[in-house]
Amino acid sequence: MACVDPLVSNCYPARLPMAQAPRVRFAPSPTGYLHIGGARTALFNYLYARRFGGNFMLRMEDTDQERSTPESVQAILDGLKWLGLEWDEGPGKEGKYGPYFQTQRLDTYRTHSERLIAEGKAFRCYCTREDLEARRAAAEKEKRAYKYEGTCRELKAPPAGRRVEDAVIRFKMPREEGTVSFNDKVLGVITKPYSDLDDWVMLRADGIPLYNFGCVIDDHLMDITLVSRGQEHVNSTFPQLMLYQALGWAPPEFAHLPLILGPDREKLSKRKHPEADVMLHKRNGIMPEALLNFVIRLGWGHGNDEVISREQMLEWFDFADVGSTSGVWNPEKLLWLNQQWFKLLPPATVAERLVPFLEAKGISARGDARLEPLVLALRERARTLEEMATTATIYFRSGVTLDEKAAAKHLTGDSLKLLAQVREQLAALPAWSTDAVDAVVKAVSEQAAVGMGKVAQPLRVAVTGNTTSPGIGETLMLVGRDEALRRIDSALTRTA
RNA sequence: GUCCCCGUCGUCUAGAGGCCCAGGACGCUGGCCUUUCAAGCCGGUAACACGGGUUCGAAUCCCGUCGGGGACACCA
Repeated sequence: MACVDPLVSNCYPARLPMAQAPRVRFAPSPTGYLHIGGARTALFNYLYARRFGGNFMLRMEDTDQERSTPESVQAILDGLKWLGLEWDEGPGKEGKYGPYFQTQRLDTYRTHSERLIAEGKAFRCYCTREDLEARRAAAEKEKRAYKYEGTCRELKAPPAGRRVEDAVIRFKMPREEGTVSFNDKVLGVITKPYSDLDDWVMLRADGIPLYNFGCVIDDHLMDITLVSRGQEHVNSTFPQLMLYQALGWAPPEFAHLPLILGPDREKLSKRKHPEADVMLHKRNGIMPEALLNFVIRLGWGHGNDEVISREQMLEWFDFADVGSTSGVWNPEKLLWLNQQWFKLLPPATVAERLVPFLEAKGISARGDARLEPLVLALRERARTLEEMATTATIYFRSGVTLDEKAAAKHLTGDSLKLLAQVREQLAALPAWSTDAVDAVVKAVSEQAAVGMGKVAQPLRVAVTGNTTSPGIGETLMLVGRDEALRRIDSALTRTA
């Protein structure tokens, strides 16, 4: 879409983009685990590309020498894969736009920066970090915003004692009056006067680009048609736009996504907010369907729809429906969604995902025929796989620990007599099934002329150790005949 | 401090001038169901930040105030 205000000059995109398949990218910096905000950015880009028949690319912005690590690259790749956000091009999927690691593209950056210097649109700056730091501190002291003064702007040769190799390269911001604008797909037209911008550093002395530079060069060379990233980047798009202009390149479209906030209303950060870690949720037993569902609702909506499948996301998503207000992380809703997905996914799928959680508790249940019925019984009362595994524990171990309070309430006097009767009829059952067990409970309570609870609760406590479990017939089925009878016997003898 | 963005129930949101004395969802809560716990179903609680305009009419448009967040690096 062209800028809505014809009076705004220098506004991008200057003309309607051609009808072409979108090329979008997710460009994280590998300085830690996959961040939940990054995951959402990846999701939006992924959905957009898929929905409109485009291409979703992954690029590693590993130019922070101090913090980038191979482990982080792997962590991000793993996180995206776990979420099912497969990229069409990028690490592991080489294409004609590679390499996809910025540190492997240094020659490209050098070439373009040299060209800009030759054209008088960039210059070498010999100021030392210490110098700059002191100037910045001074500005701060006087409570004014620091802007690079232009010290080396017109230098033709290095000053005494400095060498060309020591210089960083700065972008030469136009000195005349003017403004840059762009029409953001979610925010609308945003404008900034030149006077707010300064001669920013594009390239370090060692040839490693800074964000604003590497990003623009790559996005253009990789034919990116739309850049979607977090709102923390809106201010950096102005210097980037100036670069596109200096290079004579048409900028892509932009869509800046609302931020995800922590409980303290501040941007979700790795430092302060553990929930920012995508894989933490995996470890906690949240499923990717639920996490994606939760995260897409932060900033995007489709009428009153809450539980949304990937197919529906693919059918409905568009940046036009992305809101512009930041959203607060709501763990309760995530948990609710996870349970909704327990009930939507095939039991076999949930069972498969439950296995590792059981294994972590020393239970190897792979291939166990009770897994699916177990999921069916437990999905109504668990919100995470971890929680499900914890309650599933009693169906796999032999014997059970009786909860003191439960036993004191349900395993005494008359209750024990009823339990003995139940035990007898249970043992005589020709076939062990949910219905048969339920029938026994019903028969015993009718014979004794008491409510079913009088019979079911003691039995439940004897078999599970506690007062809560799925339906009594279901519970005994899951425990199994022999084990159930053993537990009842041990409850019976306990107080005898 | 400067610049940028934002401002509907506690939270996520629907809402593109009359359909809204504002709808849905999570949470909380009352009830039903019931052998327990859940789940489910029915009901309740609770919001257009404030002040000015524009208009026959504003949650929706404009201005201001206040509030929140973000950015101000040889991080990304």
